[in-house]
Amino acid sequence: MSEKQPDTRSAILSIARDLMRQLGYNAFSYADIARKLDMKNAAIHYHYPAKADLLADVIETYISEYRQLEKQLAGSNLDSCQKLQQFIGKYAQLIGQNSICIIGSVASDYNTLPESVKAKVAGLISLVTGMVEHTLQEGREEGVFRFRETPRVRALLIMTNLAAGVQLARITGKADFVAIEQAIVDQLIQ
Amino acid sequence: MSEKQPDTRSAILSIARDLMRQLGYNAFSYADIARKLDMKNAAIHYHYPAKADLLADVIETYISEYRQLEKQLAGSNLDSCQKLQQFIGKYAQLIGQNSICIIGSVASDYNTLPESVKAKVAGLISLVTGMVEHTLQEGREEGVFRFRETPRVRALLIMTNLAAGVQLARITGKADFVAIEQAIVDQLIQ
DNA sequence: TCATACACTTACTTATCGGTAAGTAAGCAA
DNA sequence: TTGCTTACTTACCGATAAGTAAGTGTATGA
Repeated sequence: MSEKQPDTRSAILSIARDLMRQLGYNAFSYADIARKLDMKNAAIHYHYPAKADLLADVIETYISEYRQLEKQLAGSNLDSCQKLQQFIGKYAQLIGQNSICIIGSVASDYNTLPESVKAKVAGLISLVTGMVEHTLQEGREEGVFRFRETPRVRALLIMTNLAAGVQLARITGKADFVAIEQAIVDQLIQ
Repeated sequence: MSEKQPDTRSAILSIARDLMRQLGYNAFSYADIARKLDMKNAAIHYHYPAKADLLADVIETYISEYRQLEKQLAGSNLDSCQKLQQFIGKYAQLIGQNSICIIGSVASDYNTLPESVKAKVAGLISLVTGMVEHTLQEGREEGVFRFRETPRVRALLIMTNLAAGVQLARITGKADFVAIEQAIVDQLIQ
């Protein structure tokens, strides 16, 4: 399967990210990661001494990726609707991977997360909420979007549609998520 | 399924239900339940031989409770909006309890649930979705509700708002859930 | 009164968890 | 060549997980 890994640490991180979305924080172990890399348990501890450290890196990586996306979108000539659809597309990708989004994963496990990462989780959520909120406000000013709520509340509505949408889709099927996706955009551009 | 056992069995069930919503399936143990009842681990196994049996009973109990609510609402003289608000109210209760809804709990843990209960989970979700869908359709026919989507899609939108709404509210605070709650109704009766 | 069924406890098993200590082969820098 | 670092392995730790077998006290009904 996997040959010699040039960078074990990033391989661990990538596997941890997948496991977080497929199983959740409490349902994967260092042994799962070690097995996939054909290494020993302790090798994972070498790179991430505690499981909380690994989770922290997963969250921080998402934060920096979203910040990067934010800048990328800001520097693009996409209209607000296209920006939103780019965001929605990230969720649509999860469907085929038997995965939920990282926010839904950490939010549902929140009570059992190490205290040291809870603040980072809140930071990630506030970052993403802010991005959606900003895109909505921008779209409204451009006349592309129309909605009654404040941008923030509308952002919450959309994010909850997406986060729980991928959760439900694992059980009831992809079609439900597609319908949700469609409805989100239709409501905005009505 | 449930025999006439005195209190212990139903006490176990009640605690399991709370733990499912507060921590999720993978993050609570028989020891947690035993501790709360001041009993030994094995006493829980006496009533529920395997953890899957306990989860199955939790799900089945929710199914029968929702069926009961369905009948109760059908036999009432509440209008559709009041019926919906009764449903929303069940979610609002969770906020003060540091809990998420059972559907969000099992949906996010779905990949790690025992195979034997996955079908029951799907049944619960389809039951609840059907109830919301029916209330929406009824409300539209009565002229109380107005919406563009099919009742099923609108039901999915509302359920995802609520399920992920309580998940987020544990992190960002109660106010966000209240805003979501308000927006759901406002959108329908606009 | 006696058997028996119930609701536990005691005492265990096996497996896995996150985590640590010590050792080692390979590479690199002086 | 020596000394140090990196990236692991081997071998373990105590704790906890789900689960089981066997025994115990108590209430009940024949």
